[in-house]
Amino acid sequence: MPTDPLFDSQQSLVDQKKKLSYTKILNHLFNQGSSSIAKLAKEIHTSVPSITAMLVDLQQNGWVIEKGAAKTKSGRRPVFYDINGAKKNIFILDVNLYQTNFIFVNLRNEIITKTTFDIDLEDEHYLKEISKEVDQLLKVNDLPWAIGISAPGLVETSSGLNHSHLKLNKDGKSLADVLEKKYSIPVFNINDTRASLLGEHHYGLAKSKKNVLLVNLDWGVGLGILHNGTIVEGASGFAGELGHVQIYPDGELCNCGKIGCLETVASASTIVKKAKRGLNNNQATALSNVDSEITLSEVIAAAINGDEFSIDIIYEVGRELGKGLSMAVHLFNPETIIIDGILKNAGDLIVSTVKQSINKYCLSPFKTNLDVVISPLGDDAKVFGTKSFVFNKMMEYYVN
Amino acid sequence: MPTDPLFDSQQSLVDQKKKLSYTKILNHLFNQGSSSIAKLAKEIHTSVPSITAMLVDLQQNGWVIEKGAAKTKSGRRPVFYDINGAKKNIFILDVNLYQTNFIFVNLRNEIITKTTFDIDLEDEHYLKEISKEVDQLLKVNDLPWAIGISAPGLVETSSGLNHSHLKLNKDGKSLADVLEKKYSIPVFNINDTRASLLGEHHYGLAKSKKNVLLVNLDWGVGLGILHNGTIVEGASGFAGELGHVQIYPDGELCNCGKIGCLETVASASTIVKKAKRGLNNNQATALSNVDSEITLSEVIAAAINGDEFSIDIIYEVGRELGKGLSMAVHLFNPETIIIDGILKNAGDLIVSTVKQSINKYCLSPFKTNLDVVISPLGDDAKVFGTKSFVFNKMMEYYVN
DNA sequence: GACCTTTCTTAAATTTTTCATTAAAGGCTT
DNA sequence: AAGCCTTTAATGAAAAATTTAAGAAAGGTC
Repeated sequence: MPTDPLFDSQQSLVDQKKKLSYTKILNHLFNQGSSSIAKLAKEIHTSVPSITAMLVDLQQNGWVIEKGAAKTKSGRRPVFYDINGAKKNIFILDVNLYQTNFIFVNLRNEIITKTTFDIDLEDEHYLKEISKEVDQLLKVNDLPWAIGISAPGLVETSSGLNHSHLKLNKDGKSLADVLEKKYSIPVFNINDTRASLLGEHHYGLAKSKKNVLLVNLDWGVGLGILHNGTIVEGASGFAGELGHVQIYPDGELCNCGKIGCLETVASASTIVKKAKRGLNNNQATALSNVDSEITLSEVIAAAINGDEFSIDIIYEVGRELGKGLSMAVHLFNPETIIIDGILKNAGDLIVSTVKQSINKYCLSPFKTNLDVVISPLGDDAKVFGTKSFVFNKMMEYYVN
Repeated sequence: MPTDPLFDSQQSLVDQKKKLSYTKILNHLFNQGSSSIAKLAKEIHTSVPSITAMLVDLQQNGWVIEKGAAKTKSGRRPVFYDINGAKKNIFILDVNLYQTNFIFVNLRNEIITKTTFDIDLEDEHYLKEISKEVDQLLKVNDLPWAIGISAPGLVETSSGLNHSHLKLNKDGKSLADVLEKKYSIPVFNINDTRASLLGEHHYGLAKSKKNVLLVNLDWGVGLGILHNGTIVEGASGFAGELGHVQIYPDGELCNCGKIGCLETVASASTIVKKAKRGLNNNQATALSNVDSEITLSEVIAAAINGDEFSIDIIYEVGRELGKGLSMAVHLFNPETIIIDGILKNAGDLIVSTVKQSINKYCLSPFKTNLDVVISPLGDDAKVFGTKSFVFNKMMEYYVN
């Protein structure tokens, strides 16, 4: 759909190969940052004069900009080139349970505008309200290159349909389909947890790692899986559903209809539930001083301030999560586990407990080189991950 | 180590690219079978005259043979080319718990010789005995191109060390290291379950599938994972350890030291144990007629012949396995599950129960397009899979 | 300022693609 | 059944693109 003189050539073999080389250069600059002609030539397996010629093309078309000479130990200083961040904007719909964010971001992670819209994902008029807002924003801003939708739940790869949050679909069509048709801009779907993992992979803790798990510990439990540097999607796009793995054969009934799911013992909801139950039983806790109904952040804050009752609640959730994660560790053998989602605010209280639990439930070869860490990027990971996802899809789109 | 005039060229850019094209052609012929010049040109993204010239080289060096003209609907009939199966032999050590097989196989899955050697993997002199046999076989047969070792247990990718069966290592070095040094032939390790999955992927049920699980239901429980057409190895090579995932928090003690592992309720050992226990309790079963100690194959045979007691044992194992598998299904969202290992002999008795169990424990989007099937290739899958693995490693080796 | 190291440019050498032509096969028509 | 037409495959020479290799440019060090 989006035309670009550089990529809209005839389909001769030479043109095909040149397009492939262009995308290789752009991918390299996008993912590995700025580079010199000599370095690119080595990476792309192409001669220096060819790279030079292609960089001229890319510069003329505004894809690439010169960054001046870099310092080196000896010899002539190479001129560095970088992707032109301002060349394209990507419009991101960051869909959450209780609010949806609209973000315009450019190729170099610079956020142009961010609008927050409070709306419940289960709202009857969700799609209508969102469409209105998108309409408005696309009128005011420059037309984006592509649109990315990051949403929770089971998103089917082929159709884009969300199987968990049905209000995101309309008459058997996905929100992505609707937007794509309306604005003639490519739209891509990604599950929110996977987007965060991709963000961490490109800009955060998983930068040089190839086998990583990211747990999204929120009102539910999602898992993002990085295998050999690629995100695991599964046959239909549903991979990483850790929340409904059975942990207790005779546990509580989960709202999915099954029994003893991980979500029933390890999620934000569990924490609030347990805190309320304890207060009703008049347990000794700093939380008794709170007047209104107890919220998650209050429990976490109390725990961080040393309230034993709250700490115990978080410990228990950490233990259960660790137990669930140890299954994933046995199946994937990751080198790092990143903890993300609201509960990452509990910091080391949760990390140390998860570690302990993994040590208990995993066979020893699996835990010798295993790190458990808190996501450092926070919410940005999701936005930047979605952006990277969209960029890569657009590059595929160009070469095919 | 192994020299080949076609691949031992100088390292100019043109040579590098040519080597890459050679391996692309060979890979295509190896994996997708024979092909025509026109088809190869399309696949490899290279012009017809270039492919023609390269095929001449490959033929002169014995890598490729002409297969004559193929039938087509209309137009001139294309000449087909195929990989020359006889060009290279691969020597495979198929390591099992109670016997090790030595197999010479060529590139087209033709088995040249197969020697079976009865030895316990825990035997004190395992390595010495095996070395003697390998020595003998390598003297008698033509020197192979490469060696592949398929073995059960946790095999570390970087070192080749087997963490489950320590008799396979010697003074901190792996069997692969020892052989490689001694014979100056490249040696590659692969876990047995993954080898079977690779075999099924290339020649069996997973041929056109990209997301597949293969359970090796044997004395233990192994899992092979195919993600997007590639085998999941994990950070250290330990991925797919389904046997020691906890199924029952207050179950039996497993020999790994943990409690309620899947292996304690779903494996060949469980079946024998249950059969014996039932016989001691004088349950009504056709097995009472057996004089000697009950073996696995007798229980399976009795079940197939309709013995209710034996059927119930198998059903129970199938149910537990299905429960364990449903965790893997939630994490990977596969399109097919292949059942392999000794217990596949129970046929539909086990398949139908596993299916039932998955239906019970999995969320519905995960099971709508999910097949559960018995491995059709049997033991050959492992050998052919190891061979494919070795071939691909050797091709990587040539281009780098 | 001579010398070393690495980057970058230029023109010749080489390789690869393109395109026109020939080859081969099968079906249809008369 | 011979001849014509359509379709696809393969070849070879001209054209185009890419690499190679030599040297210029740029910076640093002794």
